[in-house]
Amino acid sequence: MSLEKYKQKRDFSKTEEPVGGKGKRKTLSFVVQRHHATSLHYDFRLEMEGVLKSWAVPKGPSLNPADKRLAMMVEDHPFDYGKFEGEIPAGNYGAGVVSIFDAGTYTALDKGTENDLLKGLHDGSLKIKLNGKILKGEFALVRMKTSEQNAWLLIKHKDEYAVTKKFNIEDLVSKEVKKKGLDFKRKKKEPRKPEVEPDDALAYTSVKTKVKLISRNGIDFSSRYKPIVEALAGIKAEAVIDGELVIEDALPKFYVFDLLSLNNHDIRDMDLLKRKALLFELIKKLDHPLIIYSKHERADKEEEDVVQEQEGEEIESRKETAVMETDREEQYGKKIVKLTNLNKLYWPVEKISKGQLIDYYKGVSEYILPHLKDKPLSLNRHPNGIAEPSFFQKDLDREKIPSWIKTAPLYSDSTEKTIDYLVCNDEATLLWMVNLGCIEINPWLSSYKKPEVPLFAVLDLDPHDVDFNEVIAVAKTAKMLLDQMNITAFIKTSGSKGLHIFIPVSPIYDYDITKEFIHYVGQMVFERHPNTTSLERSPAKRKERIYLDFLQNRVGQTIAAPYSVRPKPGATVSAPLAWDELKAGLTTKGFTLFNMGQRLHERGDLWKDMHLVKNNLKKALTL
DNA sequence: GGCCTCA
DNA sequence: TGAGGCCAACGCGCA
DNA sequence: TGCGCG
Ligand SMILES: [Mn+2]
Ligand SMILES: [Mn+2]
Repeated sequence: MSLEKYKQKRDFSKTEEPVGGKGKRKTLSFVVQRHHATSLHYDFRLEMEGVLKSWAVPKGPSLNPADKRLAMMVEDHPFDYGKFEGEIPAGNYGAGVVSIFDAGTYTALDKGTENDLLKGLHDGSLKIKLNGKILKGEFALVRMKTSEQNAWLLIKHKDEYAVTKKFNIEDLVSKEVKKKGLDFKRKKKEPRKPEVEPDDALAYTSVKTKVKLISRNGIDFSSRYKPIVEALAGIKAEAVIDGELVIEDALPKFYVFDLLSLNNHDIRDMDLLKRKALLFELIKKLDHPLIIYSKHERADKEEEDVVQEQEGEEIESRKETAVMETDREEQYGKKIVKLTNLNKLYWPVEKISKGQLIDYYKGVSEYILPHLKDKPLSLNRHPNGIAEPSFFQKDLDREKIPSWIKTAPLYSDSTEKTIDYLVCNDEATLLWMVNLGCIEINPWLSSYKKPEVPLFAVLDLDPHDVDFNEVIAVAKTAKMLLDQMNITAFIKTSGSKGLHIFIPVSPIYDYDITKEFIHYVGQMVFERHPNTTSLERSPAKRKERIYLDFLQNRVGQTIAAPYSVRPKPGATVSAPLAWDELKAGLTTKGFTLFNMGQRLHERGDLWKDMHLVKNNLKKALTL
């Protein structure tokens, strides 16, 4: 390996890292640099052939032979890089702060020559003896037998320099060095804030959304205590942490003493000790100087707790976590569905778990599946529940999903590529997609076999701050008009705020026809409710009106399936209705994941005859 | 949620 | 190993 | 010529 890669990654007019430089012959040197970049790691470098063979060691080297430290081999660095310390400016490769942790000379074990070292490098096994200030004695670097070619392990041999105690390299780093790294990361963002009064606060962390810091009386401290918010962003879990904000040495600090929620599990009922054990784990993992775990309950003056192992608590807390992360497997013939994180709360307020969602879909699968048959699906995935952001997915990678999953390749003109849409024709697939975080099920209105031929025309009633009784009145008007045209239509709640009217049609139209038909029906409805409905697309022009959305009738558009749960408060369901249920008292909130089973039992499947009906729109228009 | 990439 | 990124996109009315 | 929309 030459230095080509090294030079290619850097712009030497912008970084002070060395361009080159050759090693001298006599002895070989090594250096370990602490590199506080996007993620803190240590770079382990050995001089060979006049350059520095380099490994990035995420957790840094250890003097404890029990530790196997992952070391990812990276490009060779010039010899002079071993002397480099300082800042790599933002925007450059490896931006952050570099400091030399240790340096010295090294030799190959068994009086090997440099050639032996090169052979060892090639063969994936290096045995060396370091002679540094901190790192002394024998080490082995062994290439892992994984598919990842660059993964090595750095292991201390047992010798007089080895330690048996837990070895944490960061304990050997001076405060000043650590601070420099943190300051660099912080610098770009925001200027220092003046000192403020200490205050109690709750911190809300999350996997994807911003950390929130709210005072006891509801004031948002997030901008006032930005460094704390940024520090807490390192907590890669949903958590509600109780603590106290103070200013010390002109630095804001957050002393934390209780954990109220973790991974969307409300744990306030849990033992205080267990909660504290979980909090301790969380804060230890975060390992941030501004966030300090406090053993005590609200104390006036907390003394900093040295991180110490409390074995009993450790085990306890792990057990607790294990209880919260249950997995299960379902088998349908040869199809095996892995269901994960079943106790995760998808509705944190209502405390409804992913497992309950999956159970609901199992219960209604025989009713929902006929409506999904052969329809391409757009996935709206909420892997962290309804309170966290979701993302959409259409294209599935056949390589990365079980082979029994059915997909339909459909060509997209706009992106000029083929998209493998999910098709859900059985319960196994339904549970598989729900497990991926699909709270709602969104099928097309046409089959993948004839994507341009809609099987339904849909009138979507979208109320914007309109009394639901008016929505009911509008739906009844639509029903009356459709009756006059001899059209058989079906109705359901959207599961959100509105109603969906579905008109199954003969498979002989294109979307322009169904769209224009619904547009026409919409216009007639509008004539009868000119003050409460609107056909305008611009939301500004339909304030406090019911939007008669006919534009849903287009290729690629989706609408929530009947019996689909919606990612909304209360775990509401899009519920098929009988037309005579359209009367005062009806609400969309009344149908939830909890009562649909009972309703199906009492009323049966109100949409079961949907596929027997094939309306003729042309005939209807002539009536 | 799961997979890939990068250090 | 561990963190971060990625995972959609129709076409039409309007400024 | 681009943005917003569901
Ligand atoms: Mn580095
Ligand atoms: Mn709607």
